[in-house]
Amino acid sequence: MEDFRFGRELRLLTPSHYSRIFNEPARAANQHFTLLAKRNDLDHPRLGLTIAKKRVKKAVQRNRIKRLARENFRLNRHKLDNIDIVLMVKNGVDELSNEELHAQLTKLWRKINERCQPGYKPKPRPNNWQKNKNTKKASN
RNA sequence: UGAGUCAGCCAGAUAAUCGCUGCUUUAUCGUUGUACUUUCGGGUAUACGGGUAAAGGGGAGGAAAGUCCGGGCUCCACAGGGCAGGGUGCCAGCUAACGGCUGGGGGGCGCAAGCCUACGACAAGUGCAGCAGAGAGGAGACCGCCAACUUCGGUUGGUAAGGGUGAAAGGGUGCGGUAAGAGCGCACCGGGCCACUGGUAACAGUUGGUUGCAAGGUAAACUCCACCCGGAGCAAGACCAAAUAGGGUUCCUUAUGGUGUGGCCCACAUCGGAACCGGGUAGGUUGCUUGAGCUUAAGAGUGAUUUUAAGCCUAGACGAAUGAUUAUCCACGACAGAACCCGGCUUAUAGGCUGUCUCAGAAA
RNA sequence: CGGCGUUUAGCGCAGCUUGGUAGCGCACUUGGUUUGGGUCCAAGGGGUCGCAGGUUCAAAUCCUGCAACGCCGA
Repeated sequence: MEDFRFGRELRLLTPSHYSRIFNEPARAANQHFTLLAKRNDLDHPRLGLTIAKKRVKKAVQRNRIKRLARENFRLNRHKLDNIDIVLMVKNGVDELSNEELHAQLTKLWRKINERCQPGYKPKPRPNNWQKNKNTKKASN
């Protein structure tokens, strides 16, 4: 039987924990989330949440996202190595259903874990990336 | 039955699995204090705090929201009084207090039940009223009406009934009266003042007397009057307390020393250890939930509220718990998440339920 | 969580104290100057005064409620 508990040792507790990760982290992102991560010296992963009031206006929605993120992390943490993760959100997250949030987060855990492997090198950007950005700006 | 009105209640339910949090009980681990014992290694007992595990029971709201008022609590300031500044504003009461609530009065809306109402004073003083209009406040003659004069164009005087302007034009209707008019006179209506009566009062009156009616609006304009208000806020405040941060005192040691400034001497600055002492950053603990508390019954009061008795303990987190998934059911689930605590107000809200009263219709 | 401020034309700001006409600069349009452009000169257009109520004859301005944006306090 796997251990699915989620005690305080699995969380980032103080501002100094967070500031360590903000300094040159590995990244993984999609339309609604940004994950930052770094390896730690412990034998388990840890999770920290930053749900900005600017991004999600209502307290009920902020609580919902935090609970779902913790729940999903709890169920998937045995698949992760010893890394510290900070989850940040972007605009529009509060419009997603619980089901969509679970699906997106499960993908992102795997992605960020991969990128924290010691030998990992980021893929080169596709050539048309710069182009797309320019056309987007021009259309605005 | 329909339409409305007021008051109150509920805020998906059940089950399974996996979690979070603090409480109680039990077990266990190591540590600290105390006592006993000792072969000085330790051992035993007990207490409180701590870690781990198991079991049990608890775990967001009617608005937890906005932060618009009021109070508790904490720190700071403070002899007393006044000014300034801010707030409130019909009367009486309730309350810890209030800008809240209850009851009553005046005014407005509604057929009604009922709802709304910053509602003191402009006769203490000052100010404001653009444009229009003759005139905007103890007024006024533009047109009109009347009289006199007239060169027949008008001029002078009287006049507030009519027209016109404006948001607002100095009681209303009728009769008398007059050159034409006018509270000029009279009747009725309305208003002012003084009594009387009722009411604690605001205020009211088929009451009596008196007054031709006189200086109208605006105080969410300055102001006056009455009453109230010290400032900050739990990120308040209190306690413990790392650093290889740093301050003071004493003692020891060094020193004819090292380093820096300088060409050099001189000179100046700085450099060690121990003990004690406060101040205090990171961090931790506390404040932190038993309270103007809730429920029931009886009593007082029209009511807000209050008295007495009995019973109950009902979130207390701190990167911040109160959840996720699945299944079944139905009315298919709105607004929305405690952060020191209470009393209000305001704003958001799917629907559902209960009762009061009113109006309309039908039947008896 | 607590404390405080701002909202007026496309942009940046006056006007609010003491209520009646919303103004300034840049930008925009048109014309002139120039061979042409810029500069310069002249004229012009453009504003639900954040939203909703109230007071008033009349509200950007006074009062009340709401919203958005921003600042401060570990």
